[in-house]
Amino acid sequence: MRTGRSRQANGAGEVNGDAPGGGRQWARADATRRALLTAALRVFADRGYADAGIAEIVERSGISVGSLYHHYGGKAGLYVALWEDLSAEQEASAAQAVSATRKDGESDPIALFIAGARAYLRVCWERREAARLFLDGEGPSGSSLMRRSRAQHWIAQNTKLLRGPSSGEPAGRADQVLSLVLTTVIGEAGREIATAENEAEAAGINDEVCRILIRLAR
Amino acid sequence: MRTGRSRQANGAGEVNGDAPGGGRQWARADATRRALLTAALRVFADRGYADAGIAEIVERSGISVGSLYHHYGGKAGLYVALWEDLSAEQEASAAQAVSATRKDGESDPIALFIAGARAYLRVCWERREAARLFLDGEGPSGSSLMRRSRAQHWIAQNTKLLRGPSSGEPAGRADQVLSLVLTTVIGEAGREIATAENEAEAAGINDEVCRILIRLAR
DNA sequence: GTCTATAGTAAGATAGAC
DNA sequence: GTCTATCTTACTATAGAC
Repeated sequence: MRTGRSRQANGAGEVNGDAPGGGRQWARADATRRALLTAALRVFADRGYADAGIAEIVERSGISVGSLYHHYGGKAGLYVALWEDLSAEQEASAAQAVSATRKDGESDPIALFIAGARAYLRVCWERREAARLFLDGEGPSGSSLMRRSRAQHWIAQNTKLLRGPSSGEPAGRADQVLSLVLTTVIGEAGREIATAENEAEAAGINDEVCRILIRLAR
Repeated sequence: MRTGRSRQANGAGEVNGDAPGGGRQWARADATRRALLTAALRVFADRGYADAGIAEIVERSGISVGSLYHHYGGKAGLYVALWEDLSAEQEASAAQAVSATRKDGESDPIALFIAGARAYLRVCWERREAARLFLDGEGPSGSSLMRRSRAQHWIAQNTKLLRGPSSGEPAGRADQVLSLVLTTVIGEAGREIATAENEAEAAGINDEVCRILIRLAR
């Protein structure tokens, strides 16, 4: 199964591309991609990945099968693209929160970690339709490895963050397991928040989880 | 897709079945089922559920497609049967550990909880091939709901266990979130243990996780 | 209960014009 | 880049003899 898409992004890659029409020449292609992603998200959410059909995505998006394959290489490619969208937003949001908190003068690793966690969880609520799709865990063959390896990345980052700028020595098993647990808890909290009934409940879970994280991390 | 199997178990259900041949009349059918389950486990483990084909299960088991459908109703039924096997063993093992610990005079809810957790994790190691299959999370459509609802069951049980025999009042959100977190952590630990390199590493993770659970629970 | 042989179906994927 | 029309493949599931 071909999973890659033919173009990941089409930013101003053409060095000599300031030809007549400017950057606008990509506008239609972008609209096509957006329509496909939007439709795919809804269909995946409604039916689950396995039971979703290309046909319905085509129907709801108003885009043709050919275009779909051209841009995303198939059903799996759409799923992966949606996942990367959300992931990127979560990662950016968390990173930004951490650095903003740091700029505010905070230097306690745990406080920085919590700031990142809060930001991540906020995105889980804001983009809950997408979040649910991935947290509920049914996707194309191999997608759980994809999620798992992203999780590993997060765990490694969090391990570094929590140990602070000091001690460049390798982390022991206790550190690693702790970091694994923290990251897992955040993930599970994300699931709960994404399926919460309303914003108040989501915020409540967010608070409670952060309390637990603090208790764990210190 | 038919998911159920035609018979779940075929114990001595025939009240007047002491006919010539005794209980032995089921022996061949049992052997068939075992062969199918064994082969299915290996194929699912090797290829992943989605990429596994009925054909290979038939080939490796030496049992025919017809029999497979007769007993398990198809690929999904095999997966579910394997899952229920493992689940039952885990639950039985945990329950037995808790009650044995209780008989030893222990009454601290946290200690009882930890005893159950240890037993669960031990099964994850002993039956790691099967455990990996389910913890890695790719199965038939709907299987994640199945896993999730079993998890809910565990969470509820653990919530009760942790609150002790006293206080029959409903649990608050803090209790529920705590229980959710504990159960999630155990699940994640199970995954790590099932993929551990050797028994010593598995035991080490088990110990470290139990330490964290104690820290969390009290 | 077990087997062989076959049917049905549906979905993903491609070719090639515009 | 986009579209329509078509294909083909592979897999589940059943029918019916033993």
